[in-house]
Amino acid sequence: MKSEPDVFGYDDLVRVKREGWDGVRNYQARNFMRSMAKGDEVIFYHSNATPPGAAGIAKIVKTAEPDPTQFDPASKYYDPASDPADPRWDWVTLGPVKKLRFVPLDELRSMPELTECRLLARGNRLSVIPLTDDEFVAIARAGGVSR
DNA sequence: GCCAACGTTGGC
DNA sequence: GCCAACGTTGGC
Repeated sequence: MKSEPDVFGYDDLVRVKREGWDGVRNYQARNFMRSMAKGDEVIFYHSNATPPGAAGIAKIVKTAEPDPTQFDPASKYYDPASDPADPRWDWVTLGPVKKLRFVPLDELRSMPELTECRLLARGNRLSVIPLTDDEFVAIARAGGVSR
């Protein structure tokens, strides 16, 4: 799951303990969130950063439910087309697991385990991207966490 | 700041 | 249903 560290980085997640992943306004990304189970772990990736890369491991502490920002006219994520009786957008709630030794994008690209990884695919713009178990473990290990 | 990628919108 | 225009993402 990607976040811009200038807006909300892994250290922010550690500080606040849990965070609703608001603002996802892409159906594919939403559907990936809907498929997540409580306790599932994710790589917290810093996008639009210098450098970008994997910053930590987080976990799902609450499964998908409607993202309240879609109904808030003051929110930049407000979606007037979303019907409260049939909400269009969901969020999941994340909690921190373990901060990684930062694994920059360059290093991720050099890892043979990640040659097929959708995160590294050209033109990829999805903010929520599925990883295989092997991909997850490889990134975690590169960040100093083995399991 | 630039640009490629790509999802969405809206005219037809 | 097609497709051009537009907006956003995200690496560089």
